Amino acid sequence: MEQFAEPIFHVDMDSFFVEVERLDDAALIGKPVAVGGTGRRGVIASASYEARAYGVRSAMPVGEARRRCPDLVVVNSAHSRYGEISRSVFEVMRSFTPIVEGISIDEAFLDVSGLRRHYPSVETIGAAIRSAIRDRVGIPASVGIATTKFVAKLASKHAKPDGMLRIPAGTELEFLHPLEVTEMWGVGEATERTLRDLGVRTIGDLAGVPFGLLERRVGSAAARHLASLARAEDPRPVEGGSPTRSISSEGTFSVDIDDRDRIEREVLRMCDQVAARLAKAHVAGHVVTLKVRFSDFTTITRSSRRAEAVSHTAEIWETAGELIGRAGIAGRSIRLLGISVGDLVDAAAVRQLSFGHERRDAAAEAVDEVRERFGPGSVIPARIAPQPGIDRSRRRADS
DNA sequence: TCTGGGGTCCTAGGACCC
DNA sequence: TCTGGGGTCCTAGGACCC
Repeated sequence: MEQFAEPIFHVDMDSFFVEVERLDDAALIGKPVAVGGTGRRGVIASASYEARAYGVRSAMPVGEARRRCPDLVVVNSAHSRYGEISRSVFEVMRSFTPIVEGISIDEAFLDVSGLRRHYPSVETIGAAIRSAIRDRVGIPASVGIATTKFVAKLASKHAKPDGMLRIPAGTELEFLHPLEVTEMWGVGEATERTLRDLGVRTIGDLAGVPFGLLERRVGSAAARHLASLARAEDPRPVEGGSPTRSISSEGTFSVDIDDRDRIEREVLRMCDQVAARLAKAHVAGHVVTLKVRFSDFTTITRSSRRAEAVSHTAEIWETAGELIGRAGIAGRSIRLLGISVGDLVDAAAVRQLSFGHERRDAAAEAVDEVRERFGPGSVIPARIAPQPGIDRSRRRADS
């Protein structure tokens, strides 16, 4: 049977967090709105198109955003709600095709080859997906349609907001080559600088750079990636999402901290949060990493591989404590701390392999169970729990 | 303006082994 | 005796994405 020439879709929600907030508060519609951190050190996570008109961008400090757009409404981000709406959007997409590859909370690749018999063209499928998301979830989505993932993703970007763009098979280079190289996946600030030194501004320029030269400047993997994409060569199929590789928790303090006890309590709290999420995902991990950002923004990591995978608060904390000792933090002001557990493996497999940990596991499993029923905050380590009668005011100021 | 939080992947150097 | 070559694992840092 004849196939679609452009079976790959990239579906991307338009300013997703803002649109979710507008679902819950219609007063935000039509206004310049941004979702982000509302604390002293907050940055913008998502900006409405009205706000973008003033130059407000994601990752921009909130102070700068307000300076550019004095009427900006900044809404504190509410992550559980975004996850909920995201799941609804993915359900809608899966009602069209089982081949859905989520690449973040608000975008996915779809392979619609199987819909050939049900729709006369890819455009009719794209229109149907867009209106289904609009009707059933209530938010706008843009769709890019192409022969490859890379071109489909760029097409959806150019379709925004609330649009659709198909790049017909055979016209990929016409579409790609005039575009700025910064639009490419994998070209950030550093690579842009390197490429500019080579006289490369557009994707077309990039396609003309000798491979050896490119490889010397950006490294072997990046060079292969860039060279193929600039020629619209991208054989990657749409497939099920890959398993999670790490789970982390980090936080920036509104005021830098340097007190050792406070530092340890914050890290313990993060170990506990990571443990709760590992349990929920039924995984454990071999590598524990501590991340420290000092007041001058220099950032270090210290990590340690454990022969046995860890998953419970006490196990993670045991390693994290050692890492704090190795991080050289004495006397330095810290703005951010983070804990991550990586090299994840299935938790059930770990339990079968490990003997002698039954008692600790039993206690930890009881904790997981209570958390499952009463919420993540229902059980917390004594050291980070509020202590009645002690120093309440300071603790409140800390949080 | 003063820089979030969740991730993924790559590179490079040193340890260690044969 | 004064120096090999390849492979793998671990760690740290950094670029990048949304």
